[in-house]
Order: sequence, then structure tokens, then C-alpha cells
Amino acid sequence: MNTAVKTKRVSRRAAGDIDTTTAAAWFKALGDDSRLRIVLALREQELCVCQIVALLELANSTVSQHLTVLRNAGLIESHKRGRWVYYRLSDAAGGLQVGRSLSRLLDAVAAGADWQDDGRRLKRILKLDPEQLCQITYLS
Amino acid sequence: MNTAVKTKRVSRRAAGDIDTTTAAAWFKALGDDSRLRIVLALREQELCVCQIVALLELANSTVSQHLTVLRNAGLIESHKRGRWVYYRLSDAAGGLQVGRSLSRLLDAVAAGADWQDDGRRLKRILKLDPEQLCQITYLS
DNA sequence: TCATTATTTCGTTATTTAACGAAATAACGA
DNA sequence: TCGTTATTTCGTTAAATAACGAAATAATGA
Repeated sequence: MNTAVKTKRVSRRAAGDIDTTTAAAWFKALGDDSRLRIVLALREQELCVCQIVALLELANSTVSQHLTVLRNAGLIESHKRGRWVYYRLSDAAGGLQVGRSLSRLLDAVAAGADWQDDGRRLKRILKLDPEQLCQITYLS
Repeated sequence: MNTAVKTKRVSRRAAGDIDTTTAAAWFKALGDDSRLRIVLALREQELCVCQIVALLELANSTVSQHLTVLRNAGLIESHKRGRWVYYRLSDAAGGLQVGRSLSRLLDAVAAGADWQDDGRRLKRILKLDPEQLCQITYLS
């Protein structure tokens, strides 16, 4: 069942050449306020789950679900370091030619007022010791 | 009730400056295979509903719903000419700075094999007299 | 080893969504 | 005016989704 999810993964045919199903999956993944906020935050730097939880103020199970959706869409990737799992944007989302235009689009969103708020919150979160942050989970 | 839908419309703050909710609405609207195909088709030229129905091979009520979603997201606009309602991409989707990057992104999708198929189908549909097409609804 | 803790998975619930056919609406042409 | 026809709206159904808390996993540190 886990493998079934993996085979459903997104694949690119050639550089800058994607099928509608893949593209729709991208858009669908980004078409949720929480997930879009996650992606915008990850543009700043890679984050561990508890930092994202603190930013969104949602249950960690919920955040974990969203991260799974984004990963299945091929937009982010994770790696474990020490006790925490870190997430970062995948190459598809930022590096490659196709992702470049997506990135340009996200620039405009990041300039919007909504994310300016988030950005400030994120700055404060990053100042905290993750050791403590993960236990608190909420931030005034 | 109709007006309620209209007030839900998307608004831009400044050129290239959108909030996450607006952006998420865009992505959400594009995050469906049928709707993405509609947008790609409309990049070619404006189309009436029955032409879109012929392309997607879905019930017209279903297509109408999808068109409403896209219009509420501000991606397309409609106008009535004669007996038919025509849809075309709105400025937001193509003309403005923000839409420009979106457009670039869609270029890549349009290059994919999935849409190449659709493109050929669309060409054949456009050769037909809409007068007849609207009555047939399906295409071998 | 064992307790702690970060994250994921599971099971549930409420909401949203895509799809359809049937009925309503709107506009043309006889 | 009246029938025809293109499109939308309505009501329904089945499936997908977001959210949560609780239980399961995995990895650290005592």
C-alpha cells in the first residue's frame, strides 16, 4: 500500500515537458492554503516538522498529511537529521526550467500581505531553539 | 445568491502582489485535470461551451460547473454571442505580469504528450460547424 | 534496556467535490 | 407566439479531502 503511493509518483518526460495529470497534481497540491504556506516557508530555508507545525498552528498529524501530499506531488523532499525530519523544496519546485516559472509565480505570492505575516512569524520561530519549540507547539 | 458568488471574486492588491488565499484559489482551480485541459484549450482560442463539451466528453452540466469554478477563480471570462456562450482566458491568466509566469508554466504543460492529443482533437472539433457539433456532443 | 519524544499512520467525522440527469432559463427562428 | 436549442441551475450520489486525537514507529539519551 505504501508502495502503491510511491508508484503514483510524478515523473517528467523531458526538461520542460509535463503531462496534464502531473501538472494538475502540482496545482492541486498547491491549491490549499496550508500547503501553499508551507511551500512559501520552505522557499526561505528547510524546516523540520515541528517548526512548520508552529507556523501553521495545526495538529502535527494534519501537517504531516499535507507534507505527504506535497511530497507525492514531487514538490518537496525530506531527510532525517538527528531526531527531526527536515523538509525542503525539491529540484522540481525550484531548480529546473519548469520549476523556474513556478518559482516566479510564487515570488508574486510571497510579496502579498498574507505571506508577509507568515514571514514575520517564521522569523520569530527560527530564533527559538527547536529543542524547546517542538515541545511547546504553539506560539503567542 | 448569484451575487454572493460574484462578491467572492478574486481581487489583486497591486501588480504582481497576491495573497495566499487568492493564489491557492488559482492553483485549486487549475488542480483538476478537466479544468486544466479547458484552460490549455482556451489558450488556443476562445470556445463555446459545446465545443468544450466535445473536447472533454463530459456532460454539459459538468462542464458548466467547471467553467464556473474557473470563472470564480478569475482565470476565464464569458460573453454571450448569438445563441452560444463563449469563454476565453481572462487578463489575469495571460496578460498581466503575474499571469505571465503562469502562462510560461502552462507552455511546458502544453508541450506535454497529454495535451498534444487534446490539441489534435481540438483542431478536428474546430473544423466542424458548431451548428451541428452542439447537437452531436460526441466525436468518434 | 527503557523512557522520552518527533513524526507518521490509522480511524473517524464533517465538508467539499465531481459527476450525472432532469428541470429551469434564455435566446433564436419559424 | 411557440417550439427548439444552448447553457445553467438544482438535487442527488459517490468519492475525495481536511481536520483531529489516539495509537504506532523510530530514534535519541539516560
